Amino acid sequence: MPELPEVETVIRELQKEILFKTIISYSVFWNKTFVSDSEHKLNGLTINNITRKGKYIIFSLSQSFLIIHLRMTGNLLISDSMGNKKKHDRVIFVFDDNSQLVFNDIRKFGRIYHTDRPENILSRVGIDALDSRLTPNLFYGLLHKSKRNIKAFLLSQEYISGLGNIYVDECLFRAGITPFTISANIRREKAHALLEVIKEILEFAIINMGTTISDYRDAFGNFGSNQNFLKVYQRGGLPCFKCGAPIKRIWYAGRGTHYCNVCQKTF
DNA sequence: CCATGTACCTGAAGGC
DNA sequence: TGCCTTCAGGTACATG
Repeated sequence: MPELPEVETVIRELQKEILFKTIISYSVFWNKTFVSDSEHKLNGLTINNITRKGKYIIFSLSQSFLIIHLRMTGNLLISDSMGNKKKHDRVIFVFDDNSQLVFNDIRKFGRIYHTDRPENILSRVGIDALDSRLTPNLFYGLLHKSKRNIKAFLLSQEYISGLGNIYVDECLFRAGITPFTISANIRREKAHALLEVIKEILEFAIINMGTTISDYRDAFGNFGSNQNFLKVYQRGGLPCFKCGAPIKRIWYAGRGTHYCNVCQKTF
């Protein structure tokens, strides 16, 4: 579910709502969701900063860190009342002003790590797709380190992080590149253009508060609206917006994959 | 190194 | 209604 724009939307809201609050208690309703290797007790710690790398949300606490991954169906929801546990609530944090942060996750794939060493998790994650340090030259260099197809390259979080299945298909469509193109075969100009497309599409999706296909909600429980602007994702069989040919939907790189075999070229 | 399959989970949707 | 299959925004791990 949530990819970079959805995670960014959530952390911007959390920054406004829960920064500098202190955790006074928390409850775990599904043990696999909450993993701790920290020396510190969570109760009594204050949230001093909220950032993200790719799809990982990072709470810097007065001591230790919480690293949160929403995976497919996780939602972080701010709740100002002492509401009771709802269906699929996996972890609830209670703050010193009695407000709460609820981690609700239908499929139980999401994870919250309490750790003193966030680098153990984050060092394997590549540079964030919207990081200003991700220059065209750096992107070109990363592409040429890999012989994978470009769809798998972008889905893998180890080169650049933040893109998932929806935005990979959208970016490759806009850039006119088939998912089958080998990363290292993309020439410099095309690579620069692809990076520009990636940044544009992600930034536009953030303006739209993310894409809600089924389960994604922001921290206030609201839908995003970027699903109204998708050009290929979930449009299998429908006419391409550029050329009218039917959009292909196949299984590729382990995921449902949408593309136009007229507008998108293999390099 | 790369591609593919499976596991982790629940629920919605479609076929019969 | 109900039963079965397929699919879903992600990632880790095993196997060729």
